[in-house]
Amino acid sequence: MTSHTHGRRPTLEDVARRAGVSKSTVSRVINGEPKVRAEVVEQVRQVVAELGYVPNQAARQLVTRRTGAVAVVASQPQNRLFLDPFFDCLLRGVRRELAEHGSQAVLLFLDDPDDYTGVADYLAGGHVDGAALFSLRPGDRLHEMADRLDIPVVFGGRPLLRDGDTVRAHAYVDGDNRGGARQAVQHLVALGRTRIATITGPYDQEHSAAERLAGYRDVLPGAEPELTERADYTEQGGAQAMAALLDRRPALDAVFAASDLMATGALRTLRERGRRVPHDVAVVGFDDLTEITESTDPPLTTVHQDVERMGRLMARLLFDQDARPPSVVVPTRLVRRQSA
Amino acid sequence: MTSHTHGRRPTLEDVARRAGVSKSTVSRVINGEPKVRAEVVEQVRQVVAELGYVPNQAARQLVTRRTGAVAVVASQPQNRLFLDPFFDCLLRGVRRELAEHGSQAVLLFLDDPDDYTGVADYLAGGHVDGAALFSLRPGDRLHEMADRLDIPVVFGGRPLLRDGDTVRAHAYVDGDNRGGARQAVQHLVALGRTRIATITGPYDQEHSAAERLAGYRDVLPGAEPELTERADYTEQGGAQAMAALLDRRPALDAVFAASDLMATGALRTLRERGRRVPHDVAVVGFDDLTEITESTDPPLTTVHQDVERMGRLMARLLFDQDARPPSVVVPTRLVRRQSA
DNA sequence: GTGAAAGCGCTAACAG
DNA sequence: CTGTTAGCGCTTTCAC
Repeated sequence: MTSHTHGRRPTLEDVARRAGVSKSTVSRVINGEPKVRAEVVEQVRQVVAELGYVPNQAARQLVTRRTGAVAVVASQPQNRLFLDPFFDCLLRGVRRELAEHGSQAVLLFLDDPDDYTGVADYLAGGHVDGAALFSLRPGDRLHEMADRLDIPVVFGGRPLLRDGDTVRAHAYVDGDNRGGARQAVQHLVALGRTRIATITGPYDQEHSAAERLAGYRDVLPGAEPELTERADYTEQGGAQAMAALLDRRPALDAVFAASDLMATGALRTLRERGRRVPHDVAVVGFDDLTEITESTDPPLTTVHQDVERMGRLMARLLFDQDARPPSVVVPTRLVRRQSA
Repeated sequence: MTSHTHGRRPTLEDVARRAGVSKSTVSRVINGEPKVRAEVVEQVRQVVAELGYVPNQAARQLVTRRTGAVAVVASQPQNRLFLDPFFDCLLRGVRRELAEHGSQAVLLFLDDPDDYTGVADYLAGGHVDGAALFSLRPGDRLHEMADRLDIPVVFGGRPLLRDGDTVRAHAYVDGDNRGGARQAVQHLVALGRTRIATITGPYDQEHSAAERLAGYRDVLPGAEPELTERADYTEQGGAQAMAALLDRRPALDAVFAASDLMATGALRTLRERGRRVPHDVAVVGFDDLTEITESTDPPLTTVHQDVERMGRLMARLLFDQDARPPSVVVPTRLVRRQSA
């Protein structure tokens, strides 16, 4: 049973008085500094428990300039966000790394433009030691916001800067989109395929989509433009793109879809049109979201990214901003299943 | 272009000196107090902008005892959480209300038991002015945690306390589960149905499930036990329960499913077994998740809850803990579509 | 090892 | 209307 019914929360001083020592000593015990006599430590601990003392973070922050919290900001409607296993996994990585570092992750949403001010003020207000930003919507003002912050910041996914953008370059962690795409296409080539199509993401809006297309072109510099079809990273979009591709080039024998979701859509169209996979058309995806890739028919060959690791790296960059390189690109590897 | 290259962030005092006024005056301007000469306000604002001054929250908190932030804690794996449109909508309500009150919502996850300490420390550490807790997993220690906090706390959904639980009763906001169930069943009765079954949620684990079952029994005190089948709030579970019910009582002519998801499953089973809805069997759900209810075949008659309003109420209770009643039950209403 | 004293940056009476 | 004076609760030199 905890005591002290007089509303006031106990302070360091209360503990000190009751334990018959100075505030400094109590502070030392609280912070686990080694140079305190064991018996004093015991004594203080006892009083702390008795009084139910909890340090006032504001006071502590004021002098240490550390909050013990890090913000994760996502600029997407909350409801659609977690449907994305990619983000889910990334977030888990960030959280795990932060926890090991003794920091708590707090998530902020930037659903609609009205949220902007609140979030910006929160981040600038010294509530957190750093911020991991996920710029998932082309129009968000996350980079602009990051610019004004004087805490460490790191982006998940490389920002797509437009010409004329004046924001400074921020640290980021990203997968090796271009290299991964190359691996995928090279695999298709190695399989002996000669008419290799690609279904791309929205490459004018997302850096990853642009890079994955670049990787395709690296391997197939002379590919016909008719073998490239742009979609939007969704399954539905993938299905439509596949249909368009088939209409234009019925003889194609392979397709590299720039995301697993689009690959799933492509698989559906191929099935509907009676093409056998991989016999008639080989299919490779990107992301390796196991929820998806292992349940497609046939199981999807795809480019794997170590997403949790990417999340952990983001957190680490926050604590070590002087690290160079300030940004990191995480390698990918091809996971071969049955579709190619 | 901002000046002062010497690392230190500008303080109130810097602004005061440069503007030729006292700290108090600057403070007044910052906090928008009315009694300052307009020309001084202008002058101070200018210097604030010049210096890029941002108030130090820790210092402010230390004296005002207010952080401007409220935590929303969810004890469920993050990935499954947002699949639930119910939570999504509730969270939106909480956030909107908080925003109007000048507070920022920060989301904390309690995925696995390891997270417990971090979250508890964060909440107890004075980082937030209050906490909205969603106890979604029977085994979580959210109530125990709430007990130790000295900030206002409110639960989303009424806690199911077990006999012998010693935690004190916390404020909560919940829908009128029992009343809503009654409305649903009464509607079925009014339709002239005489063999009305129910598919329940996990009533030993969730308060809402127990209440919805109670509502069914209120209207049909003499219902045969064979007309009640327990499921788990999922679509799959609803489908199986419907099958079991049909096997036992092929002549049933109506079913009240305690969630829209389960109702959807029931609809599927009914269709597979050749029963026409609502002609042969009338179906009523619960929740009115429009994503679901408007796309079922036929569109689902269900019990509507104003979920966003519930979220807003939660936030309001946080700021007004002396409000009585300390907890509130939000009314429901039947939305009639085609299934009953 | 331990204590005393000096702030961290801000707000809140209280005078003027 | 504005300035002065005290702290808020904690950490951190610096002596002892």
